Amino acid sequence: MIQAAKRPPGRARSDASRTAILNSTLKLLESQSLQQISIEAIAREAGVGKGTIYRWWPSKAAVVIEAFLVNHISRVSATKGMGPREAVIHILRLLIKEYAGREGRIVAQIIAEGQSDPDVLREFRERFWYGRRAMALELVNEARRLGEFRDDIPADCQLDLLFSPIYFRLLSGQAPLDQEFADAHCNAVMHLMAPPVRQTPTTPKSR
Amino acid sequence: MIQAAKRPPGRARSDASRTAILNSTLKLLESQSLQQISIEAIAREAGVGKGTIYRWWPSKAAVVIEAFLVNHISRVSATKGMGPREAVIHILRLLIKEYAGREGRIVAQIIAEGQSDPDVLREFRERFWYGRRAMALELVNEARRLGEFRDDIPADCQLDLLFSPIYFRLLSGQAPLDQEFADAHCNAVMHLMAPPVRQTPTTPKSR
Amino acid sequence: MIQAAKRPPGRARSDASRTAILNSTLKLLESQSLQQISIEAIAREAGVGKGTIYRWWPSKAAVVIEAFLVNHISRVSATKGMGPREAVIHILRLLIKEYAGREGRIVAQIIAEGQSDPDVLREFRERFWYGRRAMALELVNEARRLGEFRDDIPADCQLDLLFSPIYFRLLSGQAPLDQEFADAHCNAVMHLMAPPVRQTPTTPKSR
Amino acid sequence: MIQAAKRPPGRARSDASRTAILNSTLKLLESQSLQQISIEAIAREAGVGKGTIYRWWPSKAAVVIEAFLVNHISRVSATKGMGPREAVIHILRLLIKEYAGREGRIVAQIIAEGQSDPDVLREFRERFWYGRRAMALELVNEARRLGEFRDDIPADCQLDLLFSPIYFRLLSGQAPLDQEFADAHCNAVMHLMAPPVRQTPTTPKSR
DNA sequence: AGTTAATCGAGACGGTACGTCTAGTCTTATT
DNA sequence: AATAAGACTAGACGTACCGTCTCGATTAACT
Repeated sequence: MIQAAKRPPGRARSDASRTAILNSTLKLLESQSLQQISIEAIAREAGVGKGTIYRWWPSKAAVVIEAFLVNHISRVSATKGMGPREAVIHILRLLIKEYAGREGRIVAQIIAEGQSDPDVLREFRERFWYGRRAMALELVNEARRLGEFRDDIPADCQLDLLFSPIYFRLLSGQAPLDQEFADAHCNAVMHLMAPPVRQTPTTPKSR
Repeated sequence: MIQAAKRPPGRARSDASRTAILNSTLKLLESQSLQQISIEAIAREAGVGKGTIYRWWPSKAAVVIEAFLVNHISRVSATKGMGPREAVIHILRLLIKEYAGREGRIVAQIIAEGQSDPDVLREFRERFWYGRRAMALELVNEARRLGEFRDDIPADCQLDLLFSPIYFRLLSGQAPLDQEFADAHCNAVMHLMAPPVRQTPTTPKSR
Repeated sequence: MIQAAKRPPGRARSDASRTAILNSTLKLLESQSLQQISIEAIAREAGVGKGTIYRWWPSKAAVVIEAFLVNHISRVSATKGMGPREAVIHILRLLIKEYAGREGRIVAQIIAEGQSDPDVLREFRERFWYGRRAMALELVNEARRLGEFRDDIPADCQLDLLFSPIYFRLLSGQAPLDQEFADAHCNAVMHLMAPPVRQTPTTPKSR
Repeated sequence: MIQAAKRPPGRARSDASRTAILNSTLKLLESQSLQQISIEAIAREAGVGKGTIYRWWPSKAAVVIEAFLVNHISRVSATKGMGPREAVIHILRLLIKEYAGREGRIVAQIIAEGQSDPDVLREFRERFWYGRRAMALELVNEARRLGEFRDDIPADCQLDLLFSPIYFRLLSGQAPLDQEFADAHCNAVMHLMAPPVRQTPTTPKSR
């Protein structure tokens, strides 16, 4: 007979506390950077003992990652019915819009925190980027199969070129992640990703 | 006779202290992140009063920026004699190599710190990025004039596509800034930036 | 018919737990002060839930008092066959020897704890001192009746003088409770307690 | 030439803080025990950073000792003009009265704290008891020289017998340090310390 | 045999204080 | 004036316990 997972002894974890901590963290992030926030402040805001935070998360960044992911579920939304080219464009535009606001600030804070704590960066990669990247990669591969994207460069590089400029804007503060940027960037990558014109057999391509 | 600018009264600024502060900062950065470093630690290491640091720099990030720039002068090196296309490749490879080491860690720390202090980001842009970007932009424009780079997308976007993936690797920890990446990235952007083959009017484009 | 005390329903108190708690407490007291010991540590050491301690004792000092008394029963031993004077000496020497070791440390800890918790002091008086004092008082009174002790000062004061110096050494750390002290103290009080030399009936006692 | 003690560099210690800390400590001690008081509470009450307390005192007990001693100077008062016997009585009565109030509570707290921190006890002995004991010992010796106190027992023991009962009452809570006790105790020790009547039938004792 | 009720272990909970560290400011004597 | 030194208030760090609570599991007596 199949043994059901037994609950460990002792009082069960309080879901109310967990939720309060995550919510308070997001609330505090609206007005300050992750670095400025203290665990004490989170505990105070959530009406929770500090120990409860330390018991379940290794760092405040881990709390933020979880808070971010919880509020992020199923935002990626549907791209069905679109061709892969359109789907990629759709995703890029969505990401730019998303990163222009609160979510972008949070992602930036997490990456920043990750520069002095490798665990943070690793966890964020595993819990956020891996899935997204895999999904995007699939679209790119599909587009290559259909001849919508050129396939004379590795798909990996294509992915980097599609998404990196968005992260650079997010983090460098060079220029805003606005509509204008979305248009320019999408237009540019669509031109670039398009397969080069088929050469007539008579004109050999130079280089 | 022309009056030389009069030195203000009082003891002059100690250059020994300034140098000691900048050097100690770089030394500390070798073993810890900018966030972990405290101004007290810098003062201690430099044998300097805390007040001396606060008097001349607004934040530890500002110290790091200055320390970084001082040790960075004229590293960019020569590209003369190269065509703009080669020059761009050269610069990309150089940057990747540079960012793979200590310099990259420092740049990453500064960007991270900038996520919670806009002044830091602004100062880094103005004192580091603007000049480099202008130089790179010139090369790109030259390449476009010579037909080595396509000109159907804005030069700005081209710049972003050339450099952003490097920064993404630097900051995301997805993958290392190694030789393999340098090859792949340079190869990819060269393919992408090359002008599309001229269509002969008689051959209609497929798809 | 007389109704026997009815046991209330529900699971009976675990004597194994009670014993484990008392023993663990004594064990911990061997290496640290009562103040340093935490209830958590006692529970951990005894393999017992914290609640079980709180259910049966109001404070850790109460646990210590009980642990001390349990291990103390019938140590006072026999003085039968001795005259009251010898019995008093015997008791003093015994007490000094006892307080020189583990027992002394524990008594000192309890008194110390009692300085910030009157209940502790009260309980210790009632459960430990009252009985001992009554017994000692009886001996003193017997000694007075037999003319072995002077009776020109109250018996109470005599008791204080007999025992206080021992407690002062125990608590003040001025000097150790060693054999030398035992000899000196016993000798001194025997001299002092002895009735003053009988005056010849013709000379009326002055003062 | 005699070299004056050079002040070390840096900002001088703030006497205002020192005073505030000592006063706040005494104030807090009026309503709670030393054990209940936290260093945080002292700092809060004194409007002082915690570090300032830790910088100058090793423990809260050390603060209390200093606060106690500062407020204690020259309380011992004059016994000049009295014979040693009267002086001893005077001191005993004074001590009982003193220990019946706030001072007594503080001394008790310090002794209690000392049971788990030998340094505390040692410091209290050195800074408080040694001087007092030396002074009292001198009086006793003088009394012995003058024949007011018996000299058939060691002076040390006499001292113990004079003072220990006061400390026992202070710490045991057996009975209060009231006027009645003062009378009884002083009367008793005066009887006991008086030299025993000379038993040569021919020489009547002259006081 | 089933019900009821108090016990037990475990351990999570909101709090408080610990002793350390740093922030950024201020004071002091020196240069 | 600027400097090195270092004290100052303020407050966060991560840990340890406090005393309370909530669990599921035992353990007796009482139906």
